[in-house]
Amino acid sequence: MDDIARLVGVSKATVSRALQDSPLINDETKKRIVEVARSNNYVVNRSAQNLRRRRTDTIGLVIDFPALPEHRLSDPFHFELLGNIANALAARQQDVLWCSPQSAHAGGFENLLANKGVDGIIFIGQSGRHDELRALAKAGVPFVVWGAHREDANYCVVGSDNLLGGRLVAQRFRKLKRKRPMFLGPKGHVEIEQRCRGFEQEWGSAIEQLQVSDLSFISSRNAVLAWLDSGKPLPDGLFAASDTMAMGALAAFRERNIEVPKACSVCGYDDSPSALHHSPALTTVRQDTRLAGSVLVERLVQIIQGMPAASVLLPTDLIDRAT
Amino acid sequence: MDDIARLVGVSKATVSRALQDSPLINDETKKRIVEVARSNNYVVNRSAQNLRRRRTDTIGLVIDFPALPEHRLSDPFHFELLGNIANALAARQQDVLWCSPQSAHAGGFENLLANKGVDGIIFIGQSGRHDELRALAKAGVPFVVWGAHREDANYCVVGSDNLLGGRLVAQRFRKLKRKRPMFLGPKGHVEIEQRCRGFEQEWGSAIEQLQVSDLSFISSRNAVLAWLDSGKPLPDGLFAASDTMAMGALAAFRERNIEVPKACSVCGYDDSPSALHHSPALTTVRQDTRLAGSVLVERLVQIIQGMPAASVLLPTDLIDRAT
DNA sequence: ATCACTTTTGCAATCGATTGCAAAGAAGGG
DNA sequence: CCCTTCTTTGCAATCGATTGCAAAAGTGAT
Repeated sequence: MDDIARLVGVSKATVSRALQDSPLINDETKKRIVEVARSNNYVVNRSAQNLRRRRTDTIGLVIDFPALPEHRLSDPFHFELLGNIANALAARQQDVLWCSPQSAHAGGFENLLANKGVDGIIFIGQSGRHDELRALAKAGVPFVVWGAHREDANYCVVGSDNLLGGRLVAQRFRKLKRKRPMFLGPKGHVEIEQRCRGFEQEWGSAIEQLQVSDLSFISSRNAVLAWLDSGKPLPDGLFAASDTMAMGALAAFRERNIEVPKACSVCGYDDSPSALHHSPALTTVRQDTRLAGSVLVERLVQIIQGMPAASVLLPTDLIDRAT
Repeated sequence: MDDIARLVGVSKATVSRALQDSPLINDETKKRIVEVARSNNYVVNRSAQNLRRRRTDTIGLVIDFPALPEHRLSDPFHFELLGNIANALAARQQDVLWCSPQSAHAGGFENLLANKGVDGIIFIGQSGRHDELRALAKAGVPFVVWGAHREDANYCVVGSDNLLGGRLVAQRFRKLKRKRPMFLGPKGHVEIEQRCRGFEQEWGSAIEQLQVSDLSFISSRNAVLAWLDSGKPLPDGLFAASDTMAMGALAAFRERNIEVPKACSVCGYDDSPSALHHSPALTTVRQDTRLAGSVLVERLVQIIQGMPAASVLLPTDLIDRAT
């Protein structure tokens, strides 16, 4: 910047202002400076700028992506969500710093901001971290969470209406005259438990649950196979916690020649692209990842600017397809 | 840092060195400093550190993720690759700054480094940007590319052996006594063209090509349907440029009651998770995204450190499944 | 020509670390 | 006890911008 200043014959301060398009600088001068800067292909040094401004225009995205086969990223839903968040941020000229929770967590999330130099954080999923997040919020760290709403959240969470999603499925099953519904999903994910709860609320009673160990296709398939082979009574409606799991269940049904949807209706969750492409096309509960991404970003920006931001419950729809 | 220094009763320089675990500092002192720093939960300011060190320990990842339905990200392969790159970088304590090409490209990629403050760049796919990349390399910007190898690349590209992949498929089709193979894929992607070329090399002659407009499931399905309905002769072996496209083709075949693999063998590319889960399980050419991620990162680190790094051709395997 | 404003520009401090070099302190040898 | 050598520590410059405040230049009215 000093060089540019010398070249144009003004001070560094003037160059800095000109490049920021400050109204303080004469248009004539400004034009000259910008021109010289460009032709010498000069760009401001981000590190210096960040230091001085005490702001990085970068937000951190914390999402699990362990090496495990069942990691979250491998679920198309999170993938879509991620892409949409990145888009929403790009539209605001913000960059995305992708932090693995492992690395991010070194020294606790409260240090993430300073550590990584980000202005705010988006957490994908709060499972198992709720208390930490509460503390973070208390410490004044700007962040938003994609996940389930809870009474005791003192932070902004954006999530789709899992209770409603579950209810919609129950309504559909009732309309289809299903008598023995079953829920397929793992324990320990608040979002997922809410889906089940929503179903039960609408259904009017507790329903059978088939537990799986993780979110993967294969675990679901295996769990369903085990159930079928155990001789336990067949459900006539299966509500899976995600599309991936629904597809695992469908694979198991196929292997045991159980007709879908005749013998058993199957409903997934997420409306991931593969749900549409699957054969038979999967009936599912849609979550709008596009909207989710933009709402998350919008809220986070608000919070960074010191404004309060309320949590948001995004609507869900039942997408009726072949299963 | 000044505060910590005062608290411990040493100079700022000593604190800085202690926190970097410099051998210059007495162990005793070091321990004391680290302790005080932690208990006051101090963390170094990244921006300042970056400025002074002239290095950010952050690399930029440039990948298209437009809002279009056919965007790359929506292909599970890129998704997997991304996750694995992120993992490999996390293992080296490096962060990932995710740049949309749109934002990254403002002012040309040559400015990306300074602009975003990254030490190096990983480009996913070089299609249509080859010349720009050549210029970048000439300008001395440290980067690696995931993509196709070309004679005229003056930069490091890591990619799997698309020619070999194509060859493997041709060998298989020959063993299956197929007579009329067809290639399904879009124009304009060097990687994809190489797959086709590899096939033809092994096959010994040019083969029929069904062009699709993009990488999506739906375009492939539609293209195949159109072909089938046009009354043109049916191929007895279909080699699709990706698993997603193969699955589109399978959907079309199913709709027209064409038996797979009896009437027509189908082979995909990538070995994405869905290929295994698909019914019928998809025969495909496997690309090892895990390996890819770590090799990309390793090369980039080398380049950043000023060492030369040769391009790498990763092996591919044919995974024989039901189609 | 003077004065009161307004518009432009520049000075210099500041953001928060890192690091070359010099100096202080400790240890060992004669 | 002095001198050399090695280990620790501190001083102060530096990385490359941004910005409050003061000064200079320009404008117009009297």
